[in-house]
Amino acid sequence: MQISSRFTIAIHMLACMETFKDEYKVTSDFLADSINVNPVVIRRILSQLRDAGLVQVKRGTGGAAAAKPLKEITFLDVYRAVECIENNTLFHFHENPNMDCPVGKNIHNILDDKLVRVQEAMERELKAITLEEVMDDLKTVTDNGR
Amino acid sequence: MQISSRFTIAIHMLACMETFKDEYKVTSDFLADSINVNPVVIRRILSQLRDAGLVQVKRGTGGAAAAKPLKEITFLDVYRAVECIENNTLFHFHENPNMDCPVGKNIHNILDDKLVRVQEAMERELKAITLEEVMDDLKTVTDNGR
DNA sequence: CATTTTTGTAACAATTACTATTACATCTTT
DNA sequence: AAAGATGTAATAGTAATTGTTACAAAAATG
Repeated sequence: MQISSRFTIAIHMLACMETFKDEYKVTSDFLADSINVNPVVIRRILSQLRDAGLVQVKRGTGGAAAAKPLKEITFLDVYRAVECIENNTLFHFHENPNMDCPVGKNIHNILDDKLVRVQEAMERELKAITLEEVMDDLKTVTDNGR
Repeated sequence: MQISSRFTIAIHMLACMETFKDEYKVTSDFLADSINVNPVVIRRILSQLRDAGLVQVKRGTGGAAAAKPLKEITFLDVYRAVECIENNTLFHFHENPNMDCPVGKNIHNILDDKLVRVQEAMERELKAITLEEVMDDLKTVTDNGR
């Protein structure tokens, strides 16, 4: 199972907000046009980002913008904001192993710390990447011949 | 989205095969009883593990066993055997960004190598854990007062 | 060789998550 | 009051996961 596109959409949204913040009012329709998804999808993700304190959204007049400097927003922040993983565990465990079997009785405990290690490795890398990096790369490619 | 329970079930299966290989014939019904899922679920995963060269399954007479020493089977081997991730990419990308937008046009390329880094961090950790470690831990807990 | 046990797999259902879409109440400015 | 946005509920379609029944095919055994 893949991680849902909400994650890459959210990053795309933040990159758009930053890129166009001085030129346009960045509304959900504006974002929907760049990302090419339904505006309601944008608004749902916008709400999740707002609840996580990553963006500010203006009601009535409209428009969204990052709530803090992009170098302070990591991929992990975005991931946690939009990806609702049950119990915050990446791996789904089979629920009812047989407690009368020595393997079934102990497998959960034994695997747990190993799977946490894997999840932490992934989250450590997510945390090491900031939205600022994305903006830097974006500026590089848009400056050189588009 | 969580990684499916096929992964932890597969590890449980291999741990069972190794634990009981001398005492019992380890059939799909036997495994289903320890793991507490339907035998057909077991057989499906067994086929995937067989196709990946991780186990050998006897038809007719029945029984499954690891195809190589457990210290040579990593969590990554098992993960790849049972988890069918599209294009081998952990992150699902939104498909049709707007090519007329400077962000939409470049976001995919810019994100790709960053997301690969995350996936590699995860796979590196999966590769560092072997089934032998699971067996060692299992022996430790079953020796000391069960 | 027939029987028995087991694997391999198809078929179907139930559940869940994701994504798209319509509709509309609510908020804020003008 | 009107206009333009957001927030959110409701619904539908699709896909993946898991459970289950059913049965053909394989292999050992008497």
